[in-house]
Amino acid sequence: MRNFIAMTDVQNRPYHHGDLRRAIIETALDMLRDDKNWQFTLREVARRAGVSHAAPYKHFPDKAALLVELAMIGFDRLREALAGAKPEAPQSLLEEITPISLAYVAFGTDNPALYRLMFSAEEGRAVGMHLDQRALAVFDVVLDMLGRGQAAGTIRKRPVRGQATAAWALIHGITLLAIDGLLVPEKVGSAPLDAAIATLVDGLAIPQPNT
Amino acid sequence: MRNFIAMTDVQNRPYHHGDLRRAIIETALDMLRDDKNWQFTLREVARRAGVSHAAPYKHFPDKAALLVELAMIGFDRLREALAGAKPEAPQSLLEEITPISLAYVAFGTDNPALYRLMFSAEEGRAVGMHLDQRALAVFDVVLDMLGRGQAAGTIRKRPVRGQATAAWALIHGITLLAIDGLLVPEKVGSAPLDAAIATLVDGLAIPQPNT
DNA sequence: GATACATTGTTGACAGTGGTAACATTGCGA
DNA sequence: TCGCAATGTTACCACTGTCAACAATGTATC
Repeated sequence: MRNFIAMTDVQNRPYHHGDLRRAIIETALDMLRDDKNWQFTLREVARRAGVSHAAPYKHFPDKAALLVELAMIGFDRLREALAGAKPEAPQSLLEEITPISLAYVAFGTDNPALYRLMFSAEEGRAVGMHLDQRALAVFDVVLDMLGRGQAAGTIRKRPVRGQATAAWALIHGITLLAIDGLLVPEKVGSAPLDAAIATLVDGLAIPQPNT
Repeated sequence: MRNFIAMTDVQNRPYHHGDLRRAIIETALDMLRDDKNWQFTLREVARRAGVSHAAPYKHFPDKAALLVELAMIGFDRLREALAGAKPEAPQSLLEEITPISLAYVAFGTDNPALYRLMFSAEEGRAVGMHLDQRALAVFDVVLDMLGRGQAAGTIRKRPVRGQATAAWALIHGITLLAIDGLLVPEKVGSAPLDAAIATLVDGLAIPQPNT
């Protein structure tokens, strides 16, 4: 790779970029970060990368392929975000659910376009994505947490995949509602996120008689 | 309105359609029903309505305006679907939650493109939509159900809007997951929908000591 | 080192899209 | 009846994704 050469410099630039594939992905991620309002054109990516509009086709068969690539990176980052939110020494296992849930929602609201991308994926391509190991790893975080909770006797004895689905659905749903700006107080009250997580915890935890 | 004239008949057709606005909406709804894979072009609507590609602009300022109109119809239909699913004489109030939840998810999976439309709404336009009376009416169904449950002592005493948000988020989330085909058994188990609703009910209901 | 080939760029085209402007036709009220 | 507002049509614009043809470069082989 030719160091010390700004690839976006239109002047004296080598004919071959050298690392265009990575440059395209990073440029696209930048655009996803900026453009909240979800207009994402391949030509704009090429423009920002300082390259002709057809150049990306040498690295991705079509636009959807690039989007899938970006989405997979999103799953990696989401998994990292959840892992980083897991408390060191959780007092009660249930206390683990709240910070992880908040981290999930925060990831969505911090990266709205990327998060939406991870669940868009036209024509059933989403299925393949979500069965990929990198996406399953996110789900495994939830499965693991609930499984340990069942073993510890704090979480209801139910099929753990069903419980994980409930948690996933609720957090996914409220993340999207938050991204779309739909959690307005006059409709959902003053603390919708906390309330939703509280109800989720109540649905998962074995009720304590004294509380 | 000129009766007995098929407006899609290319031959002897009057210059003026007579009821193009309604025709456009119905054609668009048809397209939403057919096209699962979410390509919805204004020109295709015009084509199917047998009219030039610029004609719709005499009735809608732009494409987004038509989409909003369609989404509002979606909210009406969703409210009707939920109302129709409410049992006549519910034994326990909690038993009301399950059929209504199932009806909600069924509406989404039966009308995937329309349901997605109701939550797409580019650039914050969704907020206005969801604060419209026709959309709030859907939420009111949930609020009313939970409020009665609290009064009857079967549902936890918590801010009802927060509980409704939890229910909305979970059902909305699992509806989208179902629409996207993401509820594959190897990931979420064999009965993800029932499991999710069960966890929701547990989170809303006051736990019974004997169960 | 010269040469052939695969890689990776560029340009230019195509069809299709949302949207606007200019124009044509019609309905309807003064 | 006349004139205007409403509602159609056509022609155009900029833009998109995608492809084919061509140009420049890196690289393996003799």
